[in-house]
Amino acid sequence: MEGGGGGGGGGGGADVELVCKTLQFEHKLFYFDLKENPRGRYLKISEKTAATRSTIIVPVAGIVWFLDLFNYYIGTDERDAFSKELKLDTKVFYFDIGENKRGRFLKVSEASVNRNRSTIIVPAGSSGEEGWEAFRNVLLEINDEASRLYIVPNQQHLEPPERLPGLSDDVGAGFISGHGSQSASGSELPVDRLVELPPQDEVGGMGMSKVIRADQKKFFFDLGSNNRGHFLRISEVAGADRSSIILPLSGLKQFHEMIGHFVDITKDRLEGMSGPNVRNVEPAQR
DNA sequence: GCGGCAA
Repeated sequence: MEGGGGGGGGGGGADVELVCKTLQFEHKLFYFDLKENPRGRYLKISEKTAATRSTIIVPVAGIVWFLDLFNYYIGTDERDAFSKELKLDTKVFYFDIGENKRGRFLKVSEASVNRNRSTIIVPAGSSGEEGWEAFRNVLLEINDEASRLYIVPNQQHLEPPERLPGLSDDVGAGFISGHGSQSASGSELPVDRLVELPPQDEVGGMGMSKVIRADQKKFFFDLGSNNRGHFLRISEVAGADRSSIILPLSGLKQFHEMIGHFVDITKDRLEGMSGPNVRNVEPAQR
């Protein structure tokens, strides 16, 4: 039970709930819990009926993809709607439309290496696709609130860093068409313009710009987000030249560890050779 | 008063 309790006794334990929402539709109750643990943030979506409960875990960077895909199924005529698969990290999410005597539904199932496949089923609703729209709207709210969580309380009025064109394609995973048979005329997935998405590039609103210097260079660190998720941009500025790398936050920890590795193996060079074989010797008297 | 999925 997710309820609102606080933390918890049972399994899983230390994860912090950042945003909790529920959606009741027909006789199902969907729980949306944006949670955080040392490995990062994720959205847990549970479907609960009287008899069953089923949960999928979506990495934060996947929320916008879920938004796009729900919009795709909302906006695509039934006979043109393909099944889709969305790859995120090590997981694959499968989106399929189904229909039975109860009506149409969208089946979203998660396949990950360790766990068994788990599935939630979102009814389209009786008069159109209002179930999917309601679900989509909750995702929108969560995505919105999730991006606000990066704002620090006492924002200083920092100079926004210069904007860089064309960041958006560099971040995030892609999804590919699933097992649809005919690959129709270029009308694949109009992912990027299905709905009013949050600003393409919110860099600068975050109040978290940092700068370091090394030799003659400056490096700017800026958090940003676009429709693919959150990222850290590291820009090197030397004279009039600037270049950047865009690092999805999902890779930040690895990046940190990698830097740490090189700090370790180059430490001796920086601090003067020392170690088991070479030791520092007091400077000769002079 | 639902009920799908998929093991």
